Amino acid sequence: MLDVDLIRRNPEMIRVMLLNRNYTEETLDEFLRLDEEWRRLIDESNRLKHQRNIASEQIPKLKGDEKKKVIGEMKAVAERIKHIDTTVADLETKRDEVVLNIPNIPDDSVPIGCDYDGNCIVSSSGSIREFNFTPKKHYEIGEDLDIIDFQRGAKITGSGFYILKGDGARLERALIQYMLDVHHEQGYTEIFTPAIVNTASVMGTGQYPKMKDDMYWCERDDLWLNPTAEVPVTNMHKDEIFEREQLPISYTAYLPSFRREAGRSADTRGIIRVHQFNKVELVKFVHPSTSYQDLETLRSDAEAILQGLELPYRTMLLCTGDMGFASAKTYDLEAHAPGASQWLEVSSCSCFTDFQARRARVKFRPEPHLKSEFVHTLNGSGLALPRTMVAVLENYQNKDGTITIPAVLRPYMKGQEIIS
RNA sequence: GCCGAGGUGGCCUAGCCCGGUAAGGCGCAAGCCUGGAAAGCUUGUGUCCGCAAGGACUCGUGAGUUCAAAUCUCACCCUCGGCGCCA
Repeated sequence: MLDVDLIRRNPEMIRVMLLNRNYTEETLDEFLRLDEEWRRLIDESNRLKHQRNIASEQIPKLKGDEKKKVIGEMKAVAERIKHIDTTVADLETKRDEVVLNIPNIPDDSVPIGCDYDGNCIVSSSGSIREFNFTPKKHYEIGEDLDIIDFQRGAKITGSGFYILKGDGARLERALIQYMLDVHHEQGYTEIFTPAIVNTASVMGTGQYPKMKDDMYWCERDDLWLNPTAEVPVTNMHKDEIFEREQLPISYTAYLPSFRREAGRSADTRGIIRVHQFNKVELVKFVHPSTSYQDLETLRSDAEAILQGLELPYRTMLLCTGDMGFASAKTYDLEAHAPGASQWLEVSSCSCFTDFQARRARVKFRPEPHLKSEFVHTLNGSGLALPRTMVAVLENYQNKDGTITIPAVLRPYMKGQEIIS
């Protein structure tokens, strides 16, 4: 959520930002209108309450008719206050709803563009693997080796769910453990959180209300299946105030993520876009003065996994039109999958500035006596499992249909070198 | 799920029965004092409206009663203890 004061003072800057991000200006105008009316009424309400407070001090001292007279007057004032406050609350709800739908302001270093094509390649690493045979696609490999079962996944739950079996399941577990161990070495504290969260949490990180149709919701308990570990991990510190020396805080968490992918056509066969997937996440709470440096560190910490796995990848700086709602700057890491000859987004690393912190009220005290300020939050995948699995399977496939297990994963698979 | 106790400012605690608009302590900071420090004293310490003066709000959340609610009523949430159920 943006600072409402910032919107009031710089409406034209916000207008330009909305257009750069492919959002309409309507929300801004709606905000300005509601806010002005809200401020007018809150002021009137405050004046009446002041009047009432003065009378309340007097009443116990008064007697007889005079007392009755003042009480009578206050009765009318009380009714007026009640009436105005109802309108104020109503305006406030509407206004907050509008503000919650205004995206974060991109950093100056973010290129302006309207979609994927506007993104910039920042760097690339490794070279695309070439084969002396026709490489298979990951779902062909998965079925041929009997390590991924789509049919039975659909049977027990529905389409978009899959089962990992045998060495497939073991490879997944090895990847998770490898990632967590690397991040542990990089100084992240490992966290394991609930996978189901309340509305305040999805509001805190910005998925609610904008993305609510993309999340699974448990109606009876009004709880949500987390769409990313970013939600529980960031909201851990909701309504908290850190001391300056506690920052930065770095967490890594392994957790399944759930996405309804509402309205998307199932154009991707296999496990590239599924409803439930594992992900190792990186989350940081940092001082505002260092957040963009911290984004570079976060990104390289995520890249270390791809380097360790020796997968070719490239790093993209997203443009204004392609960035997520809450982000001020985002890098995507794309691993190359030679089977389908495509770049797969395996990680998205973002700096959210104070956007999430303001929603979730995560603050720090710059100096012991000074007023608390919002921290900056960052997060990135380190990495998303299914797509990493796709990249591993397609890059490490052999002519005979077997898979060579990446060297860094072998210790997690009892030294096994081949999946056959 | 049931019974009991509780939720008060950055932290700890009083007030609640009996309604009059949050007392005290700790921490932290500034000022006074001092050669310097400690102690002591004074002030400050959250959110919102306002250029400011000033004002409003804040006692887990929401509603209700009342001129007036931390205090009374109702519903809900969370924490702790006991019982029940359970991998």
